[in-house]
Amino acid sequence: MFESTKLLRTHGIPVTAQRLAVLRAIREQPHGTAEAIAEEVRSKIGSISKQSIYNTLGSFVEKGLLRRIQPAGSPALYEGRVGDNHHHLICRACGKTVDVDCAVGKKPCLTAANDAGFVIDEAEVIYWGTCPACLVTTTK
Amino acid sequence: MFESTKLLRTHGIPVTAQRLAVLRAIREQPHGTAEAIAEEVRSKIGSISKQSIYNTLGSFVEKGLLRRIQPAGSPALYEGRVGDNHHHLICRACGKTVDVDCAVGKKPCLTAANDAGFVIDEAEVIYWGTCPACLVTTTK
DNA sequence: GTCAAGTTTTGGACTCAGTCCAATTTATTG
DNA sequence: CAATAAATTGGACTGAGTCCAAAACTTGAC
Repeated sequence: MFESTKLLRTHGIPVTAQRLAVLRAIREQPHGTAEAIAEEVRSKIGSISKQSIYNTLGSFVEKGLLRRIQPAGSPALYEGRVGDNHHHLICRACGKTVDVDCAVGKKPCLTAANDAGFVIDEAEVIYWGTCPACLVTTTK
Repeated sequence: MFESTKLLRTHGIPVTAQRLAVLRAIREQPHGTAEAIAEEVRSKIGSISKQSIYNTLGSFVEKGLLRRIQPAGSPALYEGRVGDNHHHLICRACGKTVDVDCAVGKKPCLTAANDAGFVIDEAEVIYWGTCPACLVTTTK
């Protein structure tokens, strides 16, 4: 039995061709949009509906199999690296997205200077900048 | 002459009723959406087109008069507090948004653990959680 | 104060990402 | 293998924002 099948079963998720293909697509696209993942899936199993893509990605995010990030000015991105507290670095010019570990150790990000009585459950950090490739073209 | 008029002039922005009203609306709505600001403006000057709202807010952001934040699952919010490096704390349940100062002093947020050769110009931090009011209703 | 030139504002069409819904197909359990 | 519950499909729809051309303004020069 394939790893992916086992993964779904252990999470109590019925195994379908679409879900397996989405899992596979995520492995090839570390930070793909729903549309990009749909394309990847179609290249493997022929077709998948928009709705199934969103259903699948949504339930995977709920079960903790995937993480969804929603950067300003971009559709949501999905990534398979979960369970750690890493953040993202995004190029303003080309959208290239890379993972970065938390700057200040393990999980200190969760402490805001003044929490206004909120119970904080996540600190989302996005570093914006310019990637090496775009630096070259813009300074020319 | 009004403060707002002076502010626009010093930034070389032609003064129009719409722009003055947007400036005024921002003062009343510390974290408003484009739509909320449009409503506020309409209550003051009668009407404003969608396009003008976006033009105005967009150019104000460019000139540094306003800051735009784009939290996941919400339309963009605009705020008048600019020039400092503060972050935001957002309630997942009701969307309430409050300002928080940078947790780690002045501007250390700009240092990622490993920058992959990027030139970073901004660290955007959003703390997600539940506000006091929503805590009460959900734990009941 | 008036005029010309260049911006803004308008409103309507349009795009993009994502959601909603009913009908059909599929996976799982007994 | 049948019954049931769940997933998939496709098409309509929504919300946020952009694009465009025409009309209305601000501004700076006279």
